[in-house]
Amino acid sequence: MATSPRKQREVEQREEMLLDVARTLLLEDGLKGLTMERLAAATEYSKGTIYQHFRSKDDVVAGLAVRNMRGRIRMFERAAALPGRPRERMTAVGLAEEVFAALQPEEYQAMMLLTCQPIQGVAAADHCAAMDALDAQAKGVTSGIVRDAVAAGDLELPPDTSPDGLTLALWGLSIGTHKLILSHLGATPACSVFGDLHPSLNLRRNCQLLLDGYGWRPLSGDLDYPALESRILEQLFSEELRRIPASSGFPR
Amino acid sequence: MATSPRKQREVEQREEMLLDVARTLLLEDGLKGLTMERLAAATEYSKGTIYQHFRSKDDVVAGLAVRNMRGRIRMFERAAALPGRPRERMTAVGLAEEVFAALQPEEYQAMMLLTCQPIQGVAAADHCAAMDALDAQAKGVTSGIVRDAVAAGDLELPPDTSPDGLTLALWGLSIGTHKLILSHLGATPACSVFGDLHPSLNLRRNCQLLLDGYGWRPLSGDLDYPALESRILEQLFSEELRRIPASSGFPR
DNA sequence: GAGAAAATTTGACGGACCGTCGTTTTTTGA
DNA sequence: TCAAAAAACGACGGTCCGTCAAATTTTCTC
Repeated sequence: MATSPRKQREVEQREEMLLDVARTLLLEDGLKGLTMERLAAATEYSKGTIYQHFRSKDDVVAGLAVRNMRGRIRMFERAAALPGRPRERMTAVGLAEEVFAALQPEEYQAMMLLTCQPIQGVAAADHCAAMDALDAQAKGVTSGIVRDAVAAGDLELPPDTSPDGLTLALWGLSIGTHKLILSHLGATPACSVFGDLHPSLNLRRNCQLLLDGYGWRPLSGDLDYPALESRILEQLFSEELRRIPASSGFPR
Repeated sequence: MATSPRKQREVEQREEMLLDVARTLLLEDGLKGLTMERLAAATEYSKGTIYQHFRSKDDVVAGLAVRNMRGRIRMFERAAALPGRPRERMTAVGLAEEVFAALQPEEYQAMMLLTCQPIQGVAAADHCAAMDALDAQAKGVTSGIVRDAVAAGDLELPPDTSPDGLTLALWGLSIGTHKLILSHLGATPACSVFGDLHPSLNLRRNCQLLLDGYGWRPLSGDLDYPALESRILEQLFSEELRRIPASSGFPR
């Protein structure tokens, strides 16, 4: 008795719905608020049924992370497709990450949590594999832009450097800064790491200066990057911008 | 009936011991392996007694994080005290973070987990306050070096930039890169983010290029920073270097 | 040094949750 | 229409967290 295509579709749809509900539970009460019992009650399915979709609670969260990463990839690809010189496209990718993080801070944070090993091995193997693949895909997009820059003559990489080294730099800077931003979002006013400086704007500048350090043309001195950033935000992500919660402290 | 100073000391000693054991439990089996029951059994105290030191399991982990951060601060201060030009001292601080992360990867990762809000509010207020204070202290060290650089004429900050902006840049880059390194430590050989490039060495170069972007003298072109880094590691952190586990993939 | 009062330690207990598995219900194909 | 397969259910065993009244130890007083 083979599973019919219709049945197949139904299962997929339900999995999607389960993740939707899991997401709201996660956002409402944090990781501890997401309970298999609650998920069952909220979806009006039984626990047993849910365990046919996910092999553990961690696996549910892994599923959320995968879906989240898919969304990020789409924004990355949209940014990378921007017409213009490679450094402009890379700027767009950086903004994509920024918008993405601001759009759903809790989920972004959850993703951060999940990419710490502990989950690996507890979650279903295919979810882990999916996360790895998506990571690789995202890396591919940025490293591709770096290669384009080299090909276009805008950038000469230091002798013992690969395009991935630059990708690592930009990712590291972005992820780290967002981690700092997020971990101090709800903190006390005497928030320790940033005084009155605006972390998002600082991140943008720091990325540009890092690229300057690599000598990636056009340098910040030769192009008004803040203006370019505003333009990209408006043209590429205007719809997303409208959905960013005010509490996130996103500029403008 | 006031608590005698001796009693006071005993309590502190025990807390230290409890944390030691909690640490090994955490390293052995991860967050889920750290159980109040197990901690009680391993320390030969009862659960009730342990709950007089920590108000929850999360608070135990927060205690570990605080202790960890204290260790980091000490290394930072040692690095900042290096005689030399500000940028050399900043390089030393960067290496301090790197050595520190390599020295105890699991704990570093746990600290990362903890600085995501969820813990706040569950852990004792004084532990949270302590973490904030230590964060601020670390920031003070690095921002102080930036200010020294400006005072020495080695660095002109862009008009609308504070020393904290540069601190944010370096921290973000370090933390983010280490997060990437750690989350792919035990990953499959087809590890997605880095191919064969060495993340630690890349981080060092990226930090230097970022500082070049800021125009912090002496620029990488004018000073052999890789050589300086080796020298610092040997002179300042030789003892720690010996204790770094081989599995961490630390260079040399 | 005896004994009362305070402080500390203990582990049994209530409650929440995870993941399983035998039972019941629904679906499928003849 | 009916039997076999698949899916859904939810009661159950087990683990762990955090509490609390009782037991034990320490401290203070006479």
